[in-house]
Amino acid sequence: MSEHSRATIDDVAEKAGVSIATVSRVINKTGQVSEATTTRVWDAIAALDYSPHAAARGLASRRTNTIGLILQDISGEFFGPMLRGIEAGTREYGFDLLIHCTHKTENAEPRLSYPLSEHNSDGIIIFNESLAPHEIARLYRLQFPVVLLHRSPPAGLDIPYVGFENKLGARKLVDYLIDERGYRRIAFLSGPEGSEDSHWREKGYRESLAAHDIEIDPDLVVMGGFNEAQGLAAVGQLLTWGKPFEAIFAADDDSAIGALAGLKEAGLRVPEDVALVGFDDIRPSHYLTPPLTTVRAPIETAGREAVLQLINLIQTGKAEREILLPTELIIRRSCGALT
Amino acid sequence: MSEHSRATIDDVAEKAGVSIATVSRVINKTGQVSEATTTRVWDAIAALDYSPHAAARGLASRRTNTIGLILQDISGEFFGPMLRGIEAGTREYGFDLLIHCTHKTENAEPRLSYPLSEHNSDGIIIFNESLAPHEIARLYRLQFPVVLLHRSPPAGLDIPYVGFENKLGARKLVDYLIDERGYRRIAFLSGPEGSEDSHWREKGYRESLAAHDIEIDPDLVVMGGFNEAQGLAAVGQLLTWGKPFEAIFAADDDSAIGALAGLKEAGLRVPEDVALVGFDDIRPSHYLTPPLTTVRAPIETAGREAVLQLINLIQTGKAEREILLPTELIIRRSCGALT
DNA sequence: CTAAGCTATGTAAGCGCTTACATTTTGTTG
DNA sequence: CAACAAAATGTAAGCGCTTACATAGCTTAG
Repeated sequence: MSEHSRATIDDVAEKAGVSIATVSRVINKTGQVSEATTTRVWDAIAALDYSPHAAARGLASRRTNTIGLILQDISGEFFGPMLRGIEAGTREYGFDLLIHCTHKTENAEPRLSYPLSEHNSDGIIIFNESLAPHEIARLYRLQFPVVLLHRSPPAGLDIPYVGFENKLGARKLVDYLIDERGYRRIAFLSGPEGSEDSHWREKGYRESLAAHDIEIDPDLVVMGGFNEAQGLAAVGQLLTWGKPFEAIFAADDDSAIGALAGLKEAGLRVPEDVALVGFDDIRPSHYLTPPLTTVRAPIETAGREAVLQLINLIQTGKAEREILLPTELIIRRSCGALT
Repeated sequence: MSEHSRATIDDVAEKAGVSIATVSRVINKTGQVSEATTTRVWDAIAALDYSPHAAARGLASRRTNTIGLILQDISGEFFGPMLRGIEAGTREYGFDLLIHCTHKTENAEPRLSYPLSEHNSDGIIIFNESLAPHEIARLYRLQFPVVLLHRSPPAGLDIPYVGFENKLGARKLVDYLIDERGYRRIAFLSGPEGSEDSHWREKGYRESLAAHDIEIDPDLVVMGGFNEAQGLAAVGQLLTWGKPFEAIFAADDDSAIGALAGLKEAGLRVPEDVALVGFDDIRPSHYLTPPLTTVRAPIETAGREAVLQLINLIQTGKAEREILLPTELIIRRSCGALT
């Protein structure tokens, strides 16, 4: 941490022979400054390797030009595309992006964990369950701009959110399985406890079964955990219970990949013995043997949309209350289709 | 941007009946404060929903507790694991992470693009070619803590960097292709112009051929661009030129995936007609048909290591000059192995 | 009982900017 | 060329914190 007096605005002002106000005007292009002065200031800036102190600007102007993103965990295939979308949005509007991962470590301090507070940023995007409801409520009370991504607002809070048409996507997928492929005993591999995405996908699954007069067998609904390992384990569990099933609908592709491994391990062929479908259409799904039938979720678009809404909120105070992005059925061989 | 006087430290001080210095002491646990007072202060903080203003703290304490990451682009399979590693490191040491994507848009302003400056963070990690050498030099001049990730320092600058043993990994891979599988005419799909990773992998390739007295055919070295589309195009080019080749070494798995598609399209079987290998071992590689032989690069570890070095640099002023992480040969079917 | 030594707290000077307001130049017009 | 508007620049008051330094109480030893 060797400090050596980085140049400040005062140094620049002195070198250019003007006041700091003028330097500020030149840098921010606010107010009018003669051309000659402008040039002198830029020259001084270059000569001194000057760069404004972000914290000082933020303090003085109460704007940070930064958007915060809160998430709990960087993992899975989901993350990359999502961040790409978010970054694209922030870049487009000239904002910076500050990412904060909330720790799973349980609270030690009385309070004030200020994860990424209402001061570091002009607004924040909250992904999933990364922030406790009471913290969200707090930001809401402060009237701080917030957009939720892939989670709906806690009861009573009128906060915009962006997500997928999960229920409809799942519904179409299971309808297809029943109507076109003729399966009736379809297992469901749920996501982790509390996941909204999983919740709605399961709802779509149940609705479809109900609409086809198929009774739901609770033993066919097991935890897939949105990850490969648990997806694999889930198949083991299904097999152990011995209830017959013709198809598996994994609530996300990661658990579907695990399930595929589990089925192969058990000597079952996909789709001849058991059909398999997932949700999300992450990259590997296309390359599996057999390629995975799934529902494409516009992950990147959702991220971008969240940013757009947030920036609207910051700049105009208004945003769409709810944006649910449509999904698309992707039919591949794993469900028994010829393709 | 509805403002409504968020609580400041003054409000807390008043409510708790103490001075702001005491509040500061309580929050930062610096200096001694009686238990009774501490409690009153925390209560006031809770009652007011107070959260300290990061910019103000930063200004006053000249510490940001934030590590910056500069990259040019969020894309590919590479990005997720890398960020995971970086995040793990920053979290472990209690730092925040600020990500800045440099724009590809060419310079418009005289200077002072202050991308992520020496003020927003206590130190930064520069990925790849995301920052121009003269900007790196500038930070170096300022003695600002910097660690380079997957790029070596510009000439003359003594900046720590973290990368892979690219040359050795490529060398072992090509040696294996020649010694164990008996191929001699091996094509190389390079990465984009200026990529150091690609540069060293190509070097390893050339060394291996030279060591086996195999002449290098310039027509067998084509641009794979580190992405699927260009990988596919590269195969087309190879085929058009008509020079025979028994194997393709793609400088990364993404281009290998493209190459695989290209070969299939041309009616060539892998590995029977042409063997194929990649580099990185990204997730889909395992699921390809046939599974891809490749070199596993510890992407996540590299990210984490970069953070550790940076924090060392920040806290002690010292860090390893160069860390090259070892790679591991992953043999799968695409190279003609039985597995 | 007093000086020394803690502990607990307060005072106030910035940190490096932005910005409202004041002041000085320069240009325009009748 | 006086009179006034517009342009160019300067002055200074904070923004919300941290932190050296100063100041009160209390102990405790002498």
